[in-house]
Amino acid sequence: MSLEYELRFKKPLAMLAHEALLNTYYTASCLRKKAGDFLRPFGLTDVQFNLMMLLQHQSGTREGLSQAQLSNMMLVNRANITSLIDRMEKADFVIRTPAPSDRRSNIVKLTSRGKRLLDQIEPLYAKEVKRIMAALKQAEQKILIAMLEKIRSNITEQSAQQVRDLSAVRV
Amino acid sequence: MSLEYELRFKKPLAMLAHEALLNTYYTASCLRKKAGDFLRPFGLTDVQFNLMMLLQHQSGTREGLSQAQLSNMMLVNRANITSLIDRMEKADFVIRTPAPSDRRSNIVKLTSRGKRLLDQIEPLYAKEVKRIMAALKQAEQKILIAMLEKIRSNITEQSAQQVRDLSAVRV
DNA sequence: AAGAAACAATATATATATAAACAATATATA
DNA sequence: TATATATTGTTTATATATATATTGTTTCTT
Repeated sequence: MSLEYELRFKKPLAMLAHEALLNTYYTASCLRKKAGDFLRPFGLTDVQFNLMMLLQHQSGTREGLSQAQLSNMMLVNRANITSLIDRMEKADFVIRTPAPSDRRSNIVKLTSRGKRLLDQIEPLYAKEVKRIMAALKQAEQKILIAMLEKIRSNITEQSAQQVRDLSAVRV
Repeated sequence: MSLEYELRFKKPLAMLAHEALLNTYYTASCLRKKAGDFLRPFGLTDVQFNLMMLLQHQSGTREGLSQAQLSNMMLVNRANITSLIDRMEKADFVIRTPAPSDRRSNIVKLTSRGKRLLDQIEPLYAKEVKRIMAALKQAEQKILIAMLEKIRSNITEQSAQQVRDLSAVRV
C-alpha cells in the first residue's frame, strides 16, 4: 500500500526521490513501533533490547563493552548512553564496571537477570523478524541491503558547497 | 559499506532478515540526522519542516489541516502534536484557528513568516534529496519503494497468536 | 431525545535523540 | 618532558515519541 494512501495524503508527492526517502523513514518507524509493542510485555524498549543484543553477541558475555563502544554501535550519542545505562542498571539488566586499562572508561555487562531475560526473548524476536521480512525473498533482501548502503554512502558525501566551506576554514 | 563495518561490529549478524531490518532502521536514522543538520541553520527540526511541507502541499495554504489530520500524516501521535504546534506557534511559523464546523478541532495554518521560510528552504531541500537519492536510478527507487511497502504490509499482519487472543476477547 | 460510543485536543509520565559544555584522563607531538 | 589535542563519561537544555488518562464535543443508537 502506498505511503500516500497510508498517510491519507490528498496529493501524490512531486518527487520520486522524496517518496523513496519518506518510505525508508516511514518503514523504519513502523518497524520500530512494532518492536516496541513486541517488547513492552517484557519490560524492555527497543533501544534497551538492542543494547542487550550487542552485549550478548558483540562481546563475550563476560567481557562487556564500553559505553563509547555501545554508543558507536547504536547510533546513540554518549549523552544518551549515560541515562540509558542508568535506567537499565536500576532495572538490574546490566552493570557498570570500571575498565582496568583506562580509568575514564566503564565496561557494561549483562547481569544474570539480563542474560536470562534476553535468552527468553531472543528466539521469539528472531521468529518475528523472519516473519516480517519474509515479505521479501532472500535475494530481494540482499538487494534491499545493497540499495540502502548506496544511499548511506551518498549521505555522508560532502556537497561542493560544504567542501568550499571547509577549505575556507583551513585557509 | 556494510552495516557491520560502519557500526564496528566484531561479528556479522546471524540472520539476513535481521540485517535487512537493521539496515532500514539505520539508514532512516542517517537520513534523519542529515535532515537535522541541513535544517538546523534555518531554525527548524526535521519534524517541523515536515509539518510545514504538509500544510503547504496537502492543503490549500489558506485552508490548513487539523491537528488530527497532521498527526495521521506524520506518524506523530496526537499527544505530541500539541506541544509541537505550541513550539511552532511560538516561533510564528504556524497559527491555530478554531474549526468552524467542529468546536473540538483546531485548524493549523502556515503564517506568512512560515510560508516565506518554507519557500526559501524547499528548493534547497529538494536538490539535496535528489543528490542523495541519485545513489539509485529511478527504476531502482521504484523497486526500493515496492520492497518497503511489502515489508510494511507484513508488519501489520496479525500473528496466529494475536488472532486467538482477539477472538478470545470477543467470546 | 437520552445515553453510549467515538473523537479532538490536552496533560502527564517516561524514554529516547541531539547539541553543547565540562571534568578527568589519555595520547600525541614538539 | 611539557604542552596541545583527543577521548570518556556526565550534565544540561531542548525536541520528539509513546502510552495513558481526562475534558469537551460530536455522532450513533435506541
